[in-house]
Amino acid sequence: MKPEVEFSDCMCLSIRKASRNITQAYNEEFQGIGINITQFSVLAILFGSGKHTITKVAHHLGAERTTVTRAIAILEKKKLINIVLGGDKRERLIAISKKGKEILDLARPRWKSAQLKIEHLLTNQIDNLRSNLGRLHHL
Amino acid sequence: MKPEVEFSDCMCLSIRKASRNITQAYNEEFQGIGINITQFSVLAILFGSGKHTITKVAHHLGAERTTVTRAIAILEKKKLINIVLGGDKRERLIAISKKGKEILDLARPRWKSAQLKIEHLLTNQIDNLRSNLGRLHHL
DNA sequence: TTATGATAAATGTATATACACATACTAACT
DNA sequence: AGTTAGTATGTGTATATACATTTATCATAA
Repeated sequence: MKPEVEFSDCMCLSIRKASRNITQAYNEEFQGIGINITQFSVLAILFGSGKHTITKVAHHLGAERTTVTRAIAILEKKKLINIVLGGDKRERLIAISKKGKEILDLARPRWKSAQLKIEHLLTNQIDNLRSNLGRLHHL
Repeated sequence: MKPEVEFSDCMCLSIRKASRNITQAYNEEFQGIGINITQFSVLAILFGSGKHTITKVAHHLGAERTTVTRAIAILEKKKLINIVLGGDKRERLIAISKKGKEILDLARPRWKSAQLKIEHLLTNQIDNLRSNLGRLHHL
């Protein structure tokens, strides 16, 4: 007898599992580069749009501000960013460093490779949809 | 001028963001219950299929074994599980406790509520697909 | 100018996750 | 029995995440 509620279809479990797997796929591509996908995404934002406060970086990423604070600390330790104080002394303005740009250049093709793999998987999903739709003529 | 590679479509960022948001949605439903969605899923597995080793629980969840080890420690601290040694002295057999079952009973409708909300969102996605397909006759 | 409310950020704490390594035990072979 | 490969688990370390609280600064109204 099964329990009253079926947990095996829990959407939260599904997406968290997928999130872990995809994160690992990207990080495997980054092996030997010296950064992971989290750090890559922060550097990419800083490269693309210049100096940012931590709060703005967090908005760009759709992540918790305090999570980004910890990520920034790691990037600072690795000398991949520069932090300066602006006119508003509450703010810390974050910019990618020269070393950060170098590593970002190394990482870009790795990111693209991982991205293409995932997109390929999604293409297969579209193929699934196509074949499912094709099956409809049996109805 | 934009950078050579476009990161804004990074699948890894997308899914991790979705994972965080969905996890928060479930955990909001669990407020006041005393467990979160992670703990709920472990309890649900134990309830559904009896005693399990940590390794088997990890397989059921599709999670890292060591991650589950830490989750089990939390559940033990909360007295929601019982741990016994089996014939194989390497193994620790985990079972849901009486208190664990009580909390699981409280949590079930909360889980169902969160699940329905997400499924409703997905239904809207299917509506999107339907309208996209419908738009094809303009071609 | 001072009091007050808003904002930017850091920190403390708990949990989630991954990976490397260590430990204990089992099983199977010689 | 003794060696060895495999298995189950724990631990150390680093990072990711969330939330509550604190601190510093700014802006504005009295």
